[in-house]
Amino acid sequence: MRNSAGTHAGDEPATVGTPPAPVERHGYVLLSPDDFNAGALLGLRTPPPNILIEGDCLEVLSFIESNSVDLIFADPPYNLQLKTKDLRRPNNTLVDGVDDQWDQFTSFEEYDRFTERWLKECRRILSPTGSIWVIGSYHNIFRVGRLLQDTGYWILNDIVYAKKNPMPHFRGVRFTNAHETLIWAKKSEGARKITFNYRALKELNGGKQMRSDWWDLPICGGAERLRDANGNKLHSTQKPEALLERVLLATSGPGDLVLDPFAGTGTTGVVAQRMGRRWIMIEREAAYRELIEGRIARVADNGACERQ
Amino acid sequence: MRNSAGTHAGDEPATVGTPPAPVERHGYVLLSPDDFNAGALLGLRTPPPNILIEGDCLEVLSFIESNSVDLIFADPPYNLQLKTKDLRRPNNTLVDGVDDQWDQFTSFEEYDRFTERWLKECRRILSPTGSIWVIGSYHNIFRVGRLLQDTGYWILNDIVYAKKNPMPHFRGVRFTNAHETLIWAKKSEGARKITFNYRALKELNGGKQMRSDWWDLPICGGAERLRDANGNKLHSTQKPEALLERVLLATSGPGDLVLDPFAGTGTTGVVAQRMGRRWIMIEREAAYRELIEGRIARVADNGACERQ
DNA sequence: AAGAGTTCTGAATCGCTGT
DNA sequence: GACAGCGATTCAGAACTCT
Repeated sequence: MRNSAGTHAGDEPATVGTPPAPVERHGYVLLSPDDFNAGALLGLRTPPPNILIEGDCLEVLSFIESNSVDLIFADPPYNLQLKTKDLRRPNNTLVDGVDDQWDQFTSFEEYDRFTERWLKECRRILSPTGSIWVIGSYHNIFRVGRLLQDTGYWILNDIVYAKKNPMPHFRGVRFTNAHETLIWAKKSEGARKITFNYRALKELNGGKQMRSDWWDLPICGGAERLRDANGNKLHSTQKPEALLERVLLATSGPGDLVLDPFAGTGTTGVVAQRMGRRWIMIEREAAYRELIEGRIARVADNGACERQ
Repeated sequence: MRNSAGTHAGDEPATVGTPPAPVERHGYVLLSPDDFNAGALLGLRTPPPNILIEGDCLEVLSFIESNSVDLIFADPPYNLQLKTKDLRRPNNTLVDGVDDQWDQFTSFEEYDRFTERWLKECRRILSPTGSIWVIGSYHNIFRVGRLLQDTGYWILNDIVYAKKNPMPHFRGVRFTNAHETLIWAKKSEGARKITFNYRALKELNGGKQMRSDWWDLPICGGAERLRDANGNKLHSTQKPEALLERVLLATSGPGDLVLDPFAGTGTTGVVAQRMGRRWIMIEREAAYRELIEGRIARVADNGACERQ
């Protein structure tokens, strides 16, 4: 489970009271599980470096200070339950479906228990003026939304992420599944002064009248999509940066602290870095963390160039 | 609670074994609670008249034969906690007491109990090749969707329906909420041969398969919207006929039996009547049933004219 | 070099019938 | 219930090949 780079600060045992020197990368630090007891995740209201954390989100979240995070973007497992093993297109080519181990749950009950736990931890660390976004599909979003309500969040909107170029339906037995749903919620019904930059979002659309609850965006592809030398996607569900740009523009400000508990390919941090937000990303898989480090490094380099 | 027209068959006490003669209207019958024990809701597979039923849906549904309904369209209370406006009959008399019955729930738990009960009854009476549609907003749809899954339905799609144009007066604290969500589900995961007119939908969509992300339909307004003499809406959530036309076109065939447990203004039955589907509608409020009777009569008259 | 034509792929709960 | 055979089924965008 340890990052193969083997350069984590946690490789040296942490000493109580004397936090290990963080491993500085391109403007962020790497934390491993051994660092948590050293108070590395306290004092987040004063600007620390950006942080990429190795570990399971449930464990890591428990170490983060209460009320310390301004915005949470969560792209949890969708609990897709693919019943057909081989889905083929009409031309008989095979569809590369999402069958990753991290998306496997034995039942709705197990998925609910997992969801409730991370939602509760996120609610604890969320600032009273902050908000949370969760993205999902019909497979999981109803369970997520119900648990958001039951754990005390207050839903502000549901937003439709309409995919301009979704995969078609190949059997003619359903409608083309062409969208995902984002739920935007605040910490409690009584929470006030939630960060929301309506004007900025309006400008993003070129001043045109926008259906603000319907975001028509392309899926993540082209040069943005991370692929290996053979052209295979490196992550099943990489989100487009344009989606995170809207989220961060709408519901965070410069210098705000943005958390992504299921970082994946790190789109949240990449966009946060570019937009001048501080970020914390949690990712369990070493392979995905390596992708994140590469993306962040490229953004930091480009940023340096742009500032010249 | 009794319809002020006072013409229900149930006004005479039912005699066991000798069903009261149904009150024939324009091609349908009115049933009151006293009729249920007479077996009036059995034998639905052989074409009976269309039926408008007085009563609470939970009570009425329990009398309907299992596996007897081909399609269910449900527009349940949204749990909006709205201030209910005065309800008036076509003759402009005020209907009182609606705010106690309509959309008031004291908690999510109470709403869930209600939802689970009618979903279970609907599932029992649904044909194995049939399907159910439920429409809602972010206030209730996550609870409905989760309970659909937990009661054994299998979700086929979620559909985004453009409810209305964005609100002109925007306070700038949330995104404009301009859509509702429909969930389309079948009776069980293993259900086969679900009625779905893929070709017709594809044709309707300009030759490309119908997508789930945005059904941009005409607003329910103008001549279609039911209003009193002062121009006030007679029902706060009247659904456009175009929406039901698409639903019935997609997931039912001629002669199929369509059920709406929360009939409201009766859009489901009006469209079903026009499209040659048989229908059962349940409505608790006498004032709404009067609206339904007026609409159905107009459709039947138009149909008679067209047939000449 | 520009444009036309071809190939590939994407969060997917994606059949029916007879033996 | 498992399995084989048959048959019906796709859209947009990017990358690539060919002329």
